[in-house]
Amino acid sequence: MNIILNHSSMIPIYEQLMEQIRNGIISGELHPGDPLPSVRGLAGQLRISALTVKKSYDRLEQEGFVSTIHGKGTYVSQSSRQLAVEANRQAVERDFSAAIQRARQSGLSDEEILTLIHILLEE
Amino acid sequence: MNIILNHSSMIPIYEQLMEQIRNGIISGELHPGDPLPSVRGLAGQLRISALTVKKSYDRLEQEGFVSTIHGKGTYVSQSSRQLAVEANRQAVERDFSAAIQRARQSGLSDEEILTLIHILLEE
Amino acid sequence: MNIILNHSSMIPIYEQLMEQIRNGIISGELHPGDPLPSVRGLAGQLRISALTVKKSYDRLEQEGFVSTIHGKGTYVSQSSRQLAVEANRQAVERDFSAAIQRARQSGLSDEEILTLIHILLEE
Amino acid sequence: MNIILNHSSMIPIYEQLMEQIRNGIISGELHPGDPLPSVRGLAGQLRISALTVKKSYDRLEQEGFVSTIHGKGTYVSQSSRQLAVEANRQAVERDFSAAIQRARQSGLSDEEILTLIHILLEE
DNA sequence: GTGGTCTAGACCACT
DNA sequence: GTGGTCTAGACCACC
Repeated sequence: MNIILNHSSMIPIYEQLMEQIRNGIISGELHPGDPLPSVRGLAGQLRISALTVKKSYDRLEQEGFVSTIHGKGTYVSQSSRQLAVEANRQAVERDFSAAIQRARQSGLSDEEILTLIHILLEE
Repeated sequence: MNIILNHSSMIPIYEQLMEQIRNGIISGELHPGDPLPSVRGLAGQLRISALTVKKSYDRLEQEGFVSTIHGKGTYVSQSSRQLAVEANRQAVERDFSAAIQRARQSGLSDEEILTLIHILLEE
Repeated sequence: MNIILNHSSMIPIYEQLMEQIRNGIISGELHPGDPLPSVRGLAGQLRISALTVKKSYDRLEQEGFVSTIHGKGTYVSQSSRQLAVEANRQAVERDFSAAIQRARQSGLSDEEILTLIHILLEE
Repeated sequence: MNIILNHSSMIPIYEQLMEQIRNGIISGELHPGDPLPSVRGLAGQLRISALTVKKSYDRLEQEGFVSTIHGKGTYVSQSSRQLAVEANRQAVERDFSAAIQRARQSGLSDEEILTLIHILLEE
């Protein structure tokens, strides 16, 4: 599982990490039962604080994607794929919804929005 | 010019203010030469700190949308509309671009994306 | 006496006015005994507040360049030319002194400063 | 990096701070990648408000000299030196240009200006 | 009246 | 610990 972080992005590192793990689950790269890298190991590899990795794992656990066994490690949950797909669908929908709202507020018509989308999809 | 702020949003108040003033310029509600409300006046009306309004005006000035005359007030710049339209076009494009990238990373096809957009536009 | 104000300059209007009147005295355009325009007349002509013109005249009087006779008007003082020349010499010296200090702080040598001056003088 | 502030100067504290940091970059005392002092730390050391330091850092970031990473700190940008040298060249040139214009308006000849510069440089 | 700066302190998010 | 935002209020300069 290859993880790439953008330190200058406005998106917090712990969110970037969460999203890439979720995407790994959706794409099938991570299966239910698979172990996640150890907190310290991943922190060392990514050159970030272990607390940041821990924060991501904690949130993923709260959301039901993984579960942590004290003293052993963190593992992908059984129901994770279904959850991940659903979470992603909502995130994507929310993003587009916000973008559409902004576009309309600035005076773009639905037709113009569709034209823009087509152009962007073809790039 | 009617301004609505969302105090519980994660978007800073000064950015919400900036965007609504920019939109006012784009929509033609604010013309070059028009005075903006006084810092203290607007702060009182919106029930926020004068410093927050000032921060918005300062950034808008740095971006070239308005210019301030000490002791007189803040005014919409001559070149503001052109700048605002362009800035907005970029922001909207950036938003859609990011949303499309995220949708693809989570496995959606272009066709599925277009279907989603159509649904969201009709809501 | 032709006065030109720059409203977008960082230099206060009352200072711009003062300097141009002082320069008028130095150049011989204004002689001792000559009347200055009335406060209200000049304010109307320049489209600025009468209080701003009054502030300039007041300061010029404090500095000895003009004297005001209540109910009559403001007149160029007898000793004004000598004062104006001296004030200007100090202002110019202060400006150059500050510019030199800044240039040195940023690492320019005296030689480089002189080269720059020569270039600027020839433009 | 030794910073000296003049609280009675007409130049705002945040501008004095900005200029001294820029000069630190030019002189090579601050290198790309170097961390700036923390906002609160520097504020405490200089006995000024943290907001004032923050304002300086914000503007330096907008101008491209530094970049801030949330929760980590503020760092000197890669392209900072080039920017700083150029910004400074412009500032020095602007200062001298304004001083020369003023000197000429008050009747000094180019020769007299050069004599004055030589005297000031030797002080 | 206007904007320009500064303060002291609060609360939150990120590492 | 770090930066990010916001507040309430002060004092000053300019119009």
